[in-house]
Amino acid sequence: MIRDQIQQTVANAVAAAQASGMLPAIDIPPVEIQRPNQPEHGDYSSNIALLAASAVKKTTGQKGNPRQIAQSIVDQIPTAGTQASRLPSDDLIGSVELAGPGFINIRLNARWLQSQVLTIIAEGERFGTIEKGEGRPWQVEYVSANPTGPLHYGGGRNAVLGDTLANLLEAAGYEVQREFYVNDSGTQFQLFIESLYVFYLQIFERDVELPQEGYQGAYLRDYAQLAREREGDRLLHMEPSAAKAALKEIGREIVLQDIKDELAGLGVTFDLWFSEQSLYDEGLVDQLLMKLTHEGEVIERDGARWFLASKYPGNEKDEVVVRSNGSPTYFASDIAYHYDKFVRRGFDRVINVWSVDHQGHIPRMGAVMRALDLEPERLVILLYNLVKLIRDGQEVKMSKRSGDLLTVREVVEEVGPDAVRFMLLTTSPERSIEFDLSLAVQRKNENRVFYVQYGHARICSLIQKAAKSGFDDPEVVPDDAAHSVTLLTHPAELTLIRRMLEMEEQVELAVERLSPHNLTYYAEDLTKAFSAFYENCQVLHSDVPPELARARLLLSLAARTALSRVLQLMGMTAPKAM
RNA sequence: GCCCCCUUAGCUCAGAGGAUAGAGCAACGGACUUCUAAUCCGUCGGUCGUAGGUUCGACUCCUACAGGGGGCGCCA
Repeated sequence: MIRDQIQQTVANAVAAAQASGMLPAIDIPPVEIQRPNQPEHGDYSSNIALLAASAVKKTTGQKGNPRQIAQSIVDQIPTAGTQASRLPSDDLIGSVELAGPGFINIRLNARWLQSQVLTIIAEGERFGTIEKGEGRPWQVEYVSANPTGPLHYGGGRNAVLGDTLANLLEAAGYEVQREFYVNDSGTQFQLFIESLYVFYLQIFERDVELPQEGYQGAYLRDYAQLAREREGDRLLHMEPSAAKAALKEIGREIVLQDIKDELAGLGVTFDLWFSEQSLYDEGLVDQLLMKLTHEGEVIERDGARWFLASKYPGNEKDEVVVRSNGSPTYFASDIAYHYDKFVRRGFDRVINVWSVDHQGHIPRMGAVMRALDLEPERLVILLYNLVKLIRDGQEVKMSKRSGDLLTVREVVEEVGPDAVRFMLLTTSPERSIEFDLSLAVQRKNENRVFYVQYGHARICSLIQKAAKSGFDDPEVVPDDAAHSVTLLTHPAELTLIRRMLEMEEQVELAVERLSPHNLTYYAEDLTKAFSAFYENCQVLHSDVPPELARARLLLSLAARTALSRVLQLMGMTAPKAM
C-alpha cells in the first residue's frame, strides 16, 4: 500500500537522521502517516517531528525544536530525481516540505501518479484489494433472524452491514465465509410450527385455535398453502405430533426459501445456513455441557444448570443453560455453536452482526470464549442501532398491505435495492437511522447512489462513443500508453488519479474499524473527482489533440474500473446506461 | 437503580489526537444547439449538548451533568 511505503520511507529517514547525529538517538514513537485535510498540505503528512520533540524533552529534559527535527528528517527523504539511475515514474514521492509547527508534508510524484492509470486498468477486478488478511479464514455471521416469517425491515440493516463487511474482508485478503444461523430449535420456532399447523388445518376448514402467542401474520396463510401444495392433505390424517414433526422440516424449508428470496432481492447471499438443531442432533451441546461441568464452568443450582459467567470480567450474573424442566436455553446451543466455529471449523476470527438489543449478550459470549480457552478477541461483535421508518412524519411499523410488520421485501420494492442498501449503509452502525420513506420514493434521485451510478454510466457512454468516433478499440491499452499518460497534467486529472489511489486505504480503514459506511463517502468523493475531470477535460472534441484524447480515455477506463469496484464492494450495480 | 450507545450547519449525516470542522439536501444566484444537466460552479449557514480536566495541540481522550435510544428474565 502506498501509505505503508511512505511510512517506511519516513521511518528510514528518522533512523538516518539519528545515525547522522542530527537527531538524538532516543526512543521515538512509531511514524504515523496522515491524510491532511487541506490539499495545500500535500498528499500525506507526518507529525513525527512534533512527537519526537516531546520525546526529546522527556528523555533529555531539553526542549526539542520540532521544526529543526522535522528539517533533519526531511533532509533524509529521497525524492523523485534525487537518484539519477531511476526512471521519472519510479519514485513515489515528488516533494517533501516542512510546514507549520513541524509537520512534514509529502507530495506524490506526478509522473508516478500518471503511471498508476495503467496499473489500475491492469488490475481491473482486483483493483482495491490488499494483502492484509493473507488468506486467513474469517467468518461473518449476519441476519440470523428467527426463521418464523419474512424479514422485518430492521433486519435489512443487518443484512447490508454484514454483506458489505464480508465484501470488504474479501478485498482485504481474508478467506471469508458468510453464514446465517438458523434458530430452528427452541420456543420461537416451535411456536411457528404450531401456528403453521393451525393454518394448514384451517385450509381444510378444521376449527382449531392458535396457540397462545402463536404467529398469526397473513404470510402464514401463504406458507400453509405452500405446505398443502407440496404435501396435499397427507398431514391432515396424521397424529398431531407426527404432523408437527413433519411440518418442522417442511415449514423450515418454506420459511428459509422465503427469507432467501427476500435477501436475494437485496443482493445478499450466504455460503452456509447453519442449523441450530443440528448441534443437538449430533450431541455437541450435551458434549460441551459435560465438558464444562467437568471443568467447573457449569454447575447445578435450584434444579437448573448454570454457566458461571460471573467468574469472568464484565459479567455480574450467571446464565441458565438448562432450565429446571430439562429444556436447554438458546445459550446452551450458542456455546456449542461457537465451539464449532472456532475449534472444529478453525476460523481465525468470527464477526457477528447484532442489533443493539443484543448488547447484553456480548460480555456473556466473552465469558464463553474464556471458558472454552479461546482468546476473546477472536469473537468480534458488530453492533448496530435500530432503523426507524418514517412516512408522512409518522413512524411506520406495519405494512398497509398485509397488516403484518413491514418487511425488507416491501421496502426494497418501494425504493429499489441499490437505494435501500445505500441508505442503510451511509450511517455509522452505532447510530440509529431515521429514514423517510415518502421522501425516498418521491425524490428518488436524491439518493447519492444514483450520483455514483450516473458517473459510471457516463464513463461507459463516453468510451462507447470513442469507439464510434474513430478511436481504436478504447478497451485495448495501446503500446505507447506509458507515454500517453504523461500528458495527464491537468489538476482535475491528477486529482482523480489521487482519489482512485485512496481505495486501498479506504478498504483497510473500513475493515479495521468495522465501518462499512466509510465506503459510501469514498464512493461520492471518487465520483466527484470524476465529475470534475469530466467537466474540465474534454475527450472527444475537435480542440483536443488525439494523443491527449487517448490519454484521457485511458484515465476514463481506470475511473470506470474504480467506480465499478466501489459499487461492487457496496453490493450495488454499476449500470452502463441510465 | 446499574451498564452500553448517541448528541456536529435549518434537515440527514461524515470526521475518531493535528494545521482554517466537511458533504448531501433545503434556501439563494449562475451554467444546457452536452462527451448523458440524474450534472457542474458560486453564496448563505457551526460557541461540535453543557461544565471542567489531560495535552505543544481536543469534535476526537478522561470526569461530571443534561437530553434521546437500548440493555439488565429458568425470553430469543
